[in-house]
Amino acid sequence: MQSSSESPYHHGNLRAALIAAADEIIAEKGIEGFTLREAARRAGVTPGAPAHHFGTAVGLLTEVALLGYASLGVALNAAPITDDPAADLRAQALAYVGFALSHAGRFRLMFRPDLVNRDDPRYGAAATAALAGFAGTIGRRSGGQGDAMAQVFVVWSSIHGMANLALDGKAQYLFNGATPQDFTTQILPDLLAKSWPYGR
Amino acid sequence: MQSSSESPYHHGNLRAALIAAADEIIAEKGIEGFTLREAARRAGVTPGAPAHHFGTAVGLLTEVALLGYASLGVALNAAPITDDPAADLRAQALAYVGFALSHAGRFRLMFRPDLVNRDDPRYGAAATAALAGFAGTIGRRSGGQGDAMAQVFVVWSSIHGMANLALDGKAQYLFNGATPQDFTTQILPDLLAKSWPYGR
DNA sequence: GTTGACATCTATACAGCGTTAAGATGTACA
DNA sequence: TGTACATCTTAACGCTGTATAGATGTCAAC
Repeated sequence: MQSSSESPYHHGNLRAALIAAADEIIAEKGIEGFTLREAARRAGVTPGAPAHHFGTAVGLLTEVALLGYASLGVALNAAPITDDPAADLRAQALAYVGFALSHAGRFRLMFRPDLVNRDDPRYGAAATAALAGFAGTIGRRSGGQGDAMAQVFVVWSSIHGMANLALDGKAQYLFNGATPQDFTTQILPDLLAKSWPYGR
Repeated sequence: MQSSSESPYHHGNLRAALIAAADEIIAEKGIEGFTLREAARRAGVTPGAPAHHFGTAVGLLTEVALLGYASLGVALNAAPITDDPAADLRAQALAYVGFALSHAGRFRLMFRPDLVNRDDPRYGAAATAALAGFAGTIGRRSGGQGDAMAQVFVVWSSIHGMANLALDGKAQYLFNGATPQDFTTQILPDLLAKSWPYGR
């Protein structure tokens, strides 16, 4: 009995509200700060309510992870395609690491097999879709020569590793306490251009 | 009042017993299967006992993570140093990924900032020590030219990324459902030799 | 309209968790 | 022998995810 589009619950969009609440919690406190009860609290319902929509907490978190892959895909495809595949790859690598650092909770969740239902067919599809433009750039760079899957795996590994090490503070550790800010705006771009084999 | 070296507890080596129990649980059920109470149960003590030795669960897990870095260092330095740095690097990359897959729980724990006390000075030291031989190989390969730290970061990222993607099943996904066995014994060695820029 | 089927949410409860505080127990040293 | 001390137990707290039964509102068929 509320005003307009914001009238939720007892018949409303609890499902969407819970997903939004979970994403919010994860953004605020990180993935380890998430609890199902807190999500229910923020959505204004009792702890048992989520069960009907998502089964268990993993069900809800899987939805958040799917959103995460979608937003990663958007971030990766933000940079335009140029006629310099190496430069495109640098831009995408920067976008990937930037996404990991600025959406740490989401990113960590996306790669937490215990918190996400990998049997959900949408999961593999979301990951593939997010990395599609990415794989395209790799293909353009290699000119179709060599094992394509191996190329994708190796380049993705390199970028994924940088993201994880930066996220865990190892990058700051290696580069004498550089701030995350310094790392993404200065150190990493420089490094991608000079010391990264895929950036040339 | 038991027989010999196995007589523990009420005065004994509870500290070591708890670390061993925690490591055991993690090896059996993965890091998400660990509980402090279960570790106490296996050590034959009540749930409150660990607090006196480790403070919180993070204190205990930090010790396990330190052991993990030590064993990773052993695995990385198992391969002898030859006069072919690229081959040495391939061997170390294989050892790193092999360690991650065969000690998945330990490896995941080692990179879980919420479960490990990174302020413990031994933590950074353990990581540095584990990767020392590794950094040496990179230096030998580059012949001292280029930014050393950048080289270490980039190569480590590449290997760390492969380990994580393999651990999360993404490698199997990319290579049409290859078993972990197939991946480590065939696909990865082949890939390191042919598609990995640091293996040449 | 009224009624019945249905999806949705609440109320309540349970076992398990990490952690804490107070007290018991054994050890080691004076 | 007595006392300080480290160590472990007992008991309890608030929190968690999840299951079950029942209340509540909605919607379609009659």
